[in-house]
Amino acid sequence: MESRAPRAANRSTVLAHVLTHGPVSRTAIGHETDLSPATVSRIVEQLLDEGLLTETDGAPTTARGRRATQVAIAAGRGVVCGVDVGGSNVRLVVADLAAEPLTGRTVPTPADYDAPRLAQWLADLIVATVGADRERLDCVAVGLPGAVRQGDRAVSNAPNLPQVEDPQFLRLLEKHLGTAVEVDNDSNYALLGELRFGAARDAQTAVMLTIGAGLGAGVAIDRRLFRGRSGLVGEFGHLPAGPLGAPLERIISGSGILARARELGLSFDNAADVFRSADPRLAPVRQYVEQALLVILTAAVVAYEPEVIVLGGGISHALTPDLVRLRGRLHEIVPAAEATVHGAELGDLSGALGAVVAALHTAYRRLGLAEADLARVPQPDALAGCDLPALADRA
Amino acid sequence: MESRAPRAANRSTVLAHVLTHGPVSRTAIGHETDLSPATVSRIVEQLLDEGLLTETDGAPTTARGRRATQVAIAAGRGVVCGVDVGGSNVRLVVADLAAEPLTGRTVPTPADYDAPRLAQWLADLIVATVGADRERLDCVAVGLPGAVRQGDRAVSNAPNLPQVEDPQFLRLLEKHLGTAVEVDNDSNYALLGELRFGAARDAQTAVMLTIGAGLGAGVAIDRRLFRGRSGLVGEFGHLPAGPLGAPLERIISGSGILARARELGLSFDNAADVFRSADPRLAPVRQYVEQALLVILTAAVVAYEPEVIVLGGGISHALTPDLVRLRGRLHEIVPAAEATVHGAELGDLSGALGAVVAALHTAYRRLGLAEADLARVPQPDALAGCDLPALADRA
DNA sequence: CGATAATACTTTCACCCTGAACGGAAATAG
DNA sequence: CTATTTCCGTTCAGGGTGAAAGTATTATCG
Repeated sequence: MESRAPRAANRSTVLAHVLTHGPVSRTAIGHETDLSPATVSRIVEQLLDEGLLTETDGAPTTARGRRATQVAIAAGRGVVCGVDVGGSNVRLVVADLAAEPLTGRTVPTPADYDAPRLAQWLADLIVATVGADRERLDCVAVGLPGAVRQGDRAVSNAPNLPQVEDPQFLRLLEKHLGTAVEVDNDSNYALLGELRFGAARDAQTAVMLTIGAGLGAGVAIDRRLFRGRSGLVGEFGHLPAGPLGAPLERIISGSGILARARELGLSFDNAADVFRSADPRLAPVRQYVEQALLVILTAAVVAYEPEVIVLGGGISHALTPDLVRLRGRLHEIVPAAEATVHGAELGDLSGALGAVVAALHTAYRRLGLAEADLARVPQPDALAGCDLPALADRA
Repeated sequence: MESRAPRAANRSTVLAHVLTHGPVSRTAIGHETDLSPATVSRIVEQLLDEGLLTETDGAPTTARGRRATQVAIAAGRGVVCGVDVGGSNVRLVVADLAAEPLTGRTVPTPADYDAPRLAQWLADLIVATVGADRERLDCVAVGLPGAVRQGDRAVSNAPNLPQVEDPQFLRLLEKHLGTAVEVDNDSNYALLGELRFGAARDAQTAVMLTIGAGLGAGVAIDRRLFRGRSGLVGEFGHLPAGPLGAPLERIISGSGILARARELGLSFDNAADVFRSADPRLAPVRQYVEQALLVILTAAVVAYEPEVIVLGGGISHALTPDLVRLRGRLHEIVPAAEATVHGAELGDLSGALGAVVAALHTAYRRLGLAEADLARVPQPDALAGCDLPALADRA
């Protein structure tokens, strides 16, 4: 360990504290991080010099005595962009370094474009959305509807948007943007969003299941994403527990549900409608799906003992009325389970907001934040005063 | 971060290096840990003063120049005892601080004893096995055939030896021994053993499944045990994927297999015999078990993306001939899986040796080893020159 | 057998970082 | 205007580290 290590560690501690606790005085930082005032002062001075922090004199005169000068992250110093590329919609959110969303945008995915064209289109869209902040753009994170291997960023298992499996897509996207891009599974990002700002805000360990055209999953252990090497983690849809050893994903995904309804002579455009319909003939379908879902929930519970399981994706809305019963049955199967099953709080924006978090993490890492401190930033209430529906507006 | 932090960290680094790399010279330590020779010298001197290390002059004259003086852990400074309490046998292994086994013992479990009597019996057995080393006894770790919650050490789910669920058992055991005792699930310890010395020696992430009277599981991520709060992690036997939503454990455990054979009018004493028997009428039973096992293996693969899955427990021997086919079918189900399925290399001693590892970790922690360094100790080849069958001898 | 070279370890020293103590600055109370 | 309180910057001793110089030990060579 070099002599410079403690300095870097303390720097990271201070920076993380400012990022999580918003504007805060030097004294308060010292008090809450067990660092001596001298150390805090030195480090804050250095961070101010570097332009990472700014002094804000908004001190709400608590007691008598000298007024504390607060410091906060220099939010405008950079922006990040989180992108959620789905089979039907692309959602973008641009946020500053304080995780405050600046703009958002939702655009239908041009699913018929080939890989190069899609890359060009997406790059243009990102540039247009970031707008004048482009030169301050620190990082872009893109969630894709498929498995992403973190080693070589190979994308697989993306039946809903196969173009993104083409290695060209990422290469061209980065080329057009002129920046490196973070990539991950959209479910992982959705979990990251819910973990920071949504239903898993207070959970150490959480699982996200996105039930849409396919079945996706993300897992966080000790507030950090747990990705395997192949992006396979949590994909319990592969379990050969259906009839004749069929994978569960075939039962529980949108296409599976539609196929099952069609067997009964009922045709729907949208899998969620199968749940909304009151037709009694559909009861066995629903029951069938519910049993498969229970297997998957049980798998998630015994695999990770999560505190929260978040259900997201198109079909999850339709499942809301069944949540109570699901919880009950899950508890019957695994009485020791402490997991609660919730719907996604951020709705369709989980993915884009999670991508923002991932992008912020990269930006923060570049600013010198230690890996261990990343698990606590950005501050969970950054979205508090923020109009989420407005962000999702189609512009 | 206090000023003393780097010292402690470097101390831990040096100690860990000596523990993993056996007798080694100061220069080599410095070279391999990126610490300066001065720092290594200072720390080694301190460790020698404390009696934690000893100088061994066994330098095999490599080149000309001053002969390197090697240092090694003062192995005889303490001993630890690992105990694996099973439904039918209790296995003990006593080892020194260098993880060198000193004695071992296997004794039938007096399953009819009540909790207080069992505690007394076990304490006596441990004391008798440790013998003269008793005053140097650093730590005892006991693996139990049930779920152990790490918070309050509550034991549950131990149908094969229900006495151990009684809180008295642990309390009295510690009282009779006069030492605190580490407790955990026997599958967790078995995994720890295989992870250090056995089939998962080179794996970062591994899963252990013990198939015996019940179905147990242990999970390691990044070479560290992953335990939930309730000891539920990896227990995919709960999956309601059997007929009519029955839990898989009912199919795959010893009692389940016997019951299934009995339905066919065939009676066995031992579930493993069902697999050994050539009776063609048993084919459906085997197939049925294999399908359930496949679901569990798939769950383990997609849950953790392990590099290795180790099968242990009484029935696993009987499955050895099927391993190749199992691997093939698993690969069909999850092509991206990189997991290989292996039998336990340490055989019935996995659990006791894993308990030794757990006890050593506690001992090392007391010596000042940082949590991160624990994942690399003790040295994996500590058992190399060791006669395992002799350790398992009934004495 | 002594000189030399090579290697292992130790000592010295300059430097970095921290916490404790002190002192200046700013705001309120009287 | 002075006293008091609180916040913040500065000084200083202490502990810790790496680079470099110094010492010890061994093999090789003339």
